[in-house]
Amino acid sequence: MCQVIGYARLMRSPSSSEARGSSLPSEGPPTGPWLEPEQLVAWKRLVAVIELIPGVLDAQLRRDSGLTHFEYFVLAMLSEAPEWTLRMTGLAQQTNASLTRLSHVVRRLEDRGLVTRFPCPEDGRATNARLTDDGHQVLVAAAPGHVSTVREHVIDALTPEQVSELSEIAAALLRRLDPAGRLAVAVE
Amino acid sequence: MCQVIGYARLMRSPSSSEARGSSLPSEGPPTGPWLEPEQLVAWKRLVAVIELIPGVLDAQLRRDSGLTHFEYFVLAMLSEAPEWTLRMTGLAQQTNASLTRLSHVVRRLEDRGLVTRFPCPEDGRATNARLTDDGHQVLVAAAPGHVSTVREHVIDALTPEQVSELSEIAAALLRRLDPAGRLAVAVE
DNA sequence: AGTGATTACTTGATGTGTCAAGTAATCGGT
DNA sequence: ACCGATTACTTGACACATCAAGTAATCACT
Repeated sequence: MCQVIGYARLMRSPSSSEARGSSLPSEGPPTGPWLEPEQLVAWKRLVAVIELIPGVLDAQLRRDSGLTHFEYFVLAMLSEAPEWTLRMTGLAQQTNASLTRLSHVVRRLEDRGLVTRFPCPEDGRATNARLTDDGHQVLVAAAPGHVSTVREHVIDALTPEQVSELSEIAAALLRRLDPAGRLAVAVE
Repeated sequence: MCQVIGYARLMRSPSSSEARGSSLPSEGPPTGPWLEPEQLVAWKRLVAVIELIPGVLDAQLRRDSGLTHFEYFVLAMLSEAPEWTLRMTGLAQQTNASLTRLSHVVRRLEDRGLVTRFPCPEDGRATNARLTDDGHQVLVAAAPGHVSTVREHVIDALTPEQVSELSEIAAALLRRLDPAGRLAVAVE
């Protein structure tokens, strides 16, 4: 009933009664089933950041513009495309979303008149999504507040060196998380 | 109808027709309503990472252990506490969650027999959550696979230097995102 | 001891994401 | 020209998160 196993211990317990992974001992960083204390701290902090950032972004955008961050991002990607138009599949890739999720979101945006959908002339299977003028206005109105939030909560919290370190770190993570490299944010 | 304004342009447009924020020109990093190109790339990559990591974690844990990452984290925090017991409020702080969210999750975990709830003896308003033996077994069984996922998708994608840079960056972000410093991950 | 404010939590309604399944058009052979 | 496989997307059911509101105990005063 007393304190036996904790998260930290689970993550770096030396009692590897289960030697899984049969890890090659030759890789660059130390590889094994458990995490080093420093790795564990980094991971826990990253988890906390990942848990908190969406809430901050969504709260501000919802309050000031009635948009989720994902909706904002969808509108923004469309506004960048020629003719304000993209195929659903392309839009899904640029927003790191499943086609299912995008389909639901675009339908809701269409209901609100911010986007229109129409069949793609070149491929009968495909659907195009286009930003409407209303959608563009909403986006332009939302942008300054959103950018301020990003600056205040993220960019301005870091030194310029940290910003470029973060950029490289995120690029490295994306290469693992999305091996197909289908992402909008080219990891050049 | 042609390409007028895009996400990148929205985020760093030089036409600051709206000079908001009346930014002090003296702060360390350049401060203004728009983002520099390098900042923009870093931000977009971070957004992609934040969008993708939860899916990776949830998919593996769900598949192998029938748990969400958040549920795993809740069980892990309890397993670290004395008597495997924490007040709901304390548990919410350690998991960066709202009390509402935690209440729903703990109820579901209780329905599955992984956690029990009982009134706190010292404070009639408070509720204690305690890990059950079943919950502990589920947690211990889930841990190795989860840690492997974290290693493979995150830690091993980075050099040791990047891991420590990430740790510092996340700490800096948490100081902004959680000024009250209520988090489990002490940003010492 | 009584009253208002605060704390700690729960509950129900609503919205969004995910999964599984379905539809429809196109491609790749033969 | 046909037919199976793939691609592109939609839909409906379900799970989870959030918000607003409610309950109940405790605290701070007077």
